[in-house]
Amino acid sequence: MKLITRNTDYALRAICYIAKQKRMVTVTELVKILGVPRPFMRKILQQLSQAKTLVSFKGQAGGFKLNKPPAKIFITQVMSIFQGPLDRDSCYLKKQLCPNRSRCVLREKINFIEQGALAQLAKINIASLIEG
Amino acid sequence: MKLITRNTDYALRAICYIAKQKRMVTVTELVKILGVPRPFMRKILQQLSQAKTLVSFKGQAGGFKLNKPPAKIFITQVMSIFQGPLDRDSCYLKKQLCPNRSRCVLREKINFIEQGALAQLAKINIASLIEG
DNA sequence: ACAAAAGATACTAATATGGTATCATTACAA
DNA sequence: TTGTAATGATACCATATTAGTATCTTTTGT
Repeated sequence: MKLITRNTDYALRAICYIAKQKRMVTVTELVKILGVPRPFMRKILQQLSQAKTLVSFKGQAGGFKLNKPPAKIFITQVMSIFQGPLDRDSCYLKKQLCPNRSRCVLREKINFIEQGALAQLAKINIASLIEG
Repeated sequence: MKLITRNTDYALRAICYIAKQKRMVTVTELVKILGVPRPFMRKILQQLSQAKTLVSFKGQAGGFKLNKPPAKIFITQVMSIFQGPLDRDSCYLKKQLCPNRSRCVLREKINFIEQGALAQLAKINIASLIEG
């Protein structure tokens, strides 16, 4: 069972690194630190800046910085960038008209647990990951 | 974010139906009830009987029955049949020697939440799904 | 013997995820 | 003003997982 995907994982680690540096960081630097293939790292960083989590600067001496303080970046935000909306309903028989969708006990219980996990994830911010 | 997969979902619904009937049930019957393609349903049931969750009877008047009382079938058991081992470690940089695996705060927090969700799932049995 | 059931197994299709390649744009600096 | 080092955008390919199909064999009651 995996709550976060590999993309998300890389993204979070990149963000943490940038947060620690407190300065502009280039792809080249991140690639060295994380050992991720360069084009892949670039794609991830681009997605992060499109999502306004990072800001990018082109040209020589360019790179990436955080767009918000680490305490305001939560890992659910990053997850939803790479894994799509997180809170979608988890009924797999929807397409074929699930017999009793409104009072399906299974669905109800699973959703409850999912929402619980999500709520916990929503509390974790980057600041809490880099302290200490 | 999906905790259970489609296979698992079908399997659980099939088990619930069989549990309610308290008698032998054929694939044909389940296919009608759940609207799942027949060969797919068969495969799922076969996996369930290989895993000793169901018992199967060949020949005319054959079919499937539960192998244990509904209170002793937990949804994590079914999940692991279709989704593999659930409690594997969720570090995605393992392959490339994650810099500080032993004290990675991210991994620690995610694992904690995953284990929590898993513990909740492990409490849900078929009996609790079919009552009422 | 026949028909109706499951067993076994191999294959195909669809989707999600992970990863690559390439060209365009920007901006600093010699 | 031109070269170089950075990101932007986009399209593509590879792999793994999940979902679904097809086919043949075995068993068993009638």
